[in-house]
Amino acid sequence: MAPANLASSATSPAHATAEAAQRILHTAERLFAEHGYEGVSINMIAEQAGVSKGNIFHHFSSKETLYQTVLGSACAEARRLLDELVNRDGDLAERLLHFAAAHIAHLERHYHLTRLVQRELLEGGVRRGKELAEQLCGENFARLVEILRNAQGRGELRKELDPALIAQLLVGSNIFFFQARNMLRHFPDVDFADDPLRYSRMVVKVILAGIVPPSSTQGA
Amino acid sequence: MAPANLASSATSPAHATAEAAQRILHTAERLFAEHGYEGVSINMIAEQAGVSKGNIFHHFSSKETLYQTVLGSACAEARRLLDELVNRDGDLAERLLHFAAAHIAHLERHYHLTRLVQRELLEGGVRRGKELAEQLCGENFARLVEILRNAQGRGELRKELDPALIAQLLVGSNIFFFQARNMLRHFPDVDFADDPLRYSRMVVKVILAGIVPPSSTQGA
DNA sequence: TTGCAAACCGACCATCCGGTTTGTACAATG
DNA sequence: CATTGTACAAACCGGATGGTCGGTTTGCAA
Repeated sequence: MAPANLASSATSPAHATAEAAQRILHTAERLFAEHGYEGVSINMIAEQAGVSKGNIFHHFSSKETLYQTVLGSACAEARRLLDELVNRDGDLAERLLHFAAAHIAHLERHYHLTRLVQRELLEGGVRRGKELAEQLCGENFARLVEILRNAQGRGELRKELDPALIAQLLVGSNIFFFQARNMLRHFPDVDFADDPLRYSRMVVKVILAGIVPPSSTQGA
Repeated sequence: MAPANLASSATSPAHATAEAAQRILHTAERLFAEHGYEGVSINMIAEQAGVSKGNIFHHFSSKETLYQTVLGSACAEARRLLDELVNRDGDLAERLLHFAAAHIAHLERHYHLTRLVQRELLEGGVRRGKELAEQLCGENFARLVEILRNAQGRGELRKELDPALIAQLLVGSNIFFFQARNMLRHFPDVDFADDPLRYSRMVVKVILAGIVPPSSTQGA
């Protein structure tokens, strides 16, 4: 109903046409993240985006195409945002603490995307977005592994540990935090459910004290 | 079509009537775990369970009720199976290694239930099963936290660490393993995707070496 | 044998699904 | 002015959905 005050104004009428498409994309991203592919109908998207159903099919050839577009644009944004995470210097402890903090902050800020990717991992089914997610995660995972391997070469990480496993532990503990967050809130023993940064820092500290060989400088 | 050779035999004819309901339940559990609530139709369940659609509504008043029943019975089974996990003695390292190994083995053996619970965590939505999952997880989580707290009292776990956080790290790393498993398989750096036990043992070792205070006996 | 309730089936219903078609408002182009 | 192309809405389509119903079979008790 409301004409939606997005980035376009009256100055560039050509862009105004794409505005509806943007609104559809944003609405679809939110709904798909919340209810999954099968749990969202075109009617639902049309209603909440304030456009007609036919208009959705005018901009996107099918529901599947719309979903792919959502996933693609979300992944593109994530890739952009994650680029800066890895380029840091300092010792291993500093770098990992920085990475984990930035990573978990990113997950929280873009929780629609986070949920979308988690869904793709779970389903793993016929929908092709799986490979998008794999590609997205794979890039950053490989970069993280490289950092760890380099650290291992410099003696900052125990020789007998698998860098990939440490990377999985780091990333996984962050991702799982958001998966379990709503549940953790109800557990009387848990008081970190509302402070992802603190959680992430503590996890890295735990991992670090195990990773850093006893001969090293014992950061924490 | 096949009359399904479940626990009931000709000795107790009264049970034979419930056999179809059991078959419906099992089929529904598998399908819901694989495709989610919205991704499964009553027709699909009826077809694969070898009963008529009407018969499903004869045994379960609605699709929602069927889903709830599936979740409830699955959780009951999980609770039964997890009971033995915690009652162990030995030092902290032994107990955690045992717990993590048994836990991840359990997750793999009952991956239908695992996926069902992961789904509930993700959706968190209107469906009530969320609280079932929370209750199920909560019990075992609390027991694990207690073990850690006791170990902390005996000086086996650093004083400044939050037992709940360690518990979350232990459980989460196992659960996340299965979530990321299919993706990890495609990562060239990863070679533990097909060996959950080895993965779990390595994770616990990493965590332990950080958990055990330097004054202690340095298990690994 | 009869009576009766539970188990079961298959046709049926209203509704909603993804997708298509039709028609209109409008801006740009000649 | 006529034409063309695009953005859009609304009515519409066949098919699938969750759910209902009437009727038939089955098993047990009187």
